[in-house]
Amino acid sequence: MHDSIRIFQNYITSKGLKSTSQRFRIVEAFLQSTGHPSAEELHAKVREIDPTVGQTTVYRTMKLLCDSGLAREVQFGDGLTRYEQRLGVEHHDHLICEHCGATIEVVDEQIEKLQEVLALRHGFKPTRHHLYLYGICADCQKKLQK
Amino acid sequence: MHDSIRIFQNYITSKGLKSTSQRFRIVEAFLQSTGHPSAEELHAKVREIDPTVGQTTVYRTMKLLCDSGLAREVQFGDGLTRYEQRLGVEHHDHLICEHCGATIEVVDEQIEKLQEVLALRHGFKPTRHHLYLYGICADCQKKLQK
DNA sequence: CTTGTTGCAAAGGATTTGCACGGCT
DNA sequence: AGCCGTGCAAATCCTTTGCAACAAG
Repeated sequence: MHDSIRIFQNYITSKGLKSTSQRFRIVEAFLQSTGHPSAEELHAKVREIDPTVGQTTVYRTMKLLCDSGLAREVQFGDGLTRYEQRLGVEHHDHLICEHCGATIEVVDEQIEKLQEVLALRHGFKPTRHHLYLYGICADCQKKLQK
Repeated sequence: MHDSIRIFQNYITSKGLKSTSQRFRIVEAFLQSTGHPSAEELHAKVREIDPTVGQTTVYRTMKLLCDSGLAREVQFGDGLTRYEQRLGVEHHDHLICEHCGATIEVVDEQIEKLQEVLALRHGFKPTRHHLYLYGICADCQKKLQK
């Protein structure tokens, strides 16, 4: 986590940008988040500490975080852009419960490899991918049986 | 294609809805599309035949088409909701060129199986999934070398 | 001091909704 | 006739942009 802040600091400096309290509050809120916060969720979290921070700044800062390589945008299909940490977090895919919305992060090395092969077979130089697996989670299956 | 129209007709009737020229024009435009048209692209296509059809009706009809099982929403991350045919088209995933935006539809049975196993291993009852593979297509790789 | 940053409000783009009119059944 | 469907405009929702005041280097 300290690493992340240092990287952000470096990024800011190297681009000739400025270190502001807002930026660090937002980055901190993001780093403390576990799941996939939306811009609005981050805004709410930051406002608890500094109620003057505007939504706009959250958007702008998250863009910087993505550029710096610390964050990544993900879309689960609920119409919101969500963010997830990228550093120190191995790549993973998402299992999403269609009933309660819970998401689990998963990886399967074999699938990863096959995806790369598949892209190459079509002449593509693979850069990244998103795999969203939708289903009904164990809990919801039980609830639905009742 | 006739099948599709019949299914749509059945759906409409079974729900006590009405058969209108607009709906059929939109469904036809959608069925004739090859790729992944957005609501706006479909609207433009329909307007060539009947310029009075409104954008709103396109949205509403596409929702019906999704409910009827003939269409499905997909999102490539360009901010637009796109639609693809669901009937008579085996399931497939998407290879998307990050440079020119071209999309190729692909399937790999082995990956499909593994995905199912992965979901089950986490207690999920799998329903569907989306796999988006991003990369640089063969053409763009050549162009970028120059 | 110079330049980047902020919050607000306004603008934007995509999609939805309210409503009176018109068209199926 | 009754009710659904339509187009339009207005309303939403999320995100971006313009701008004047402000703060970091």
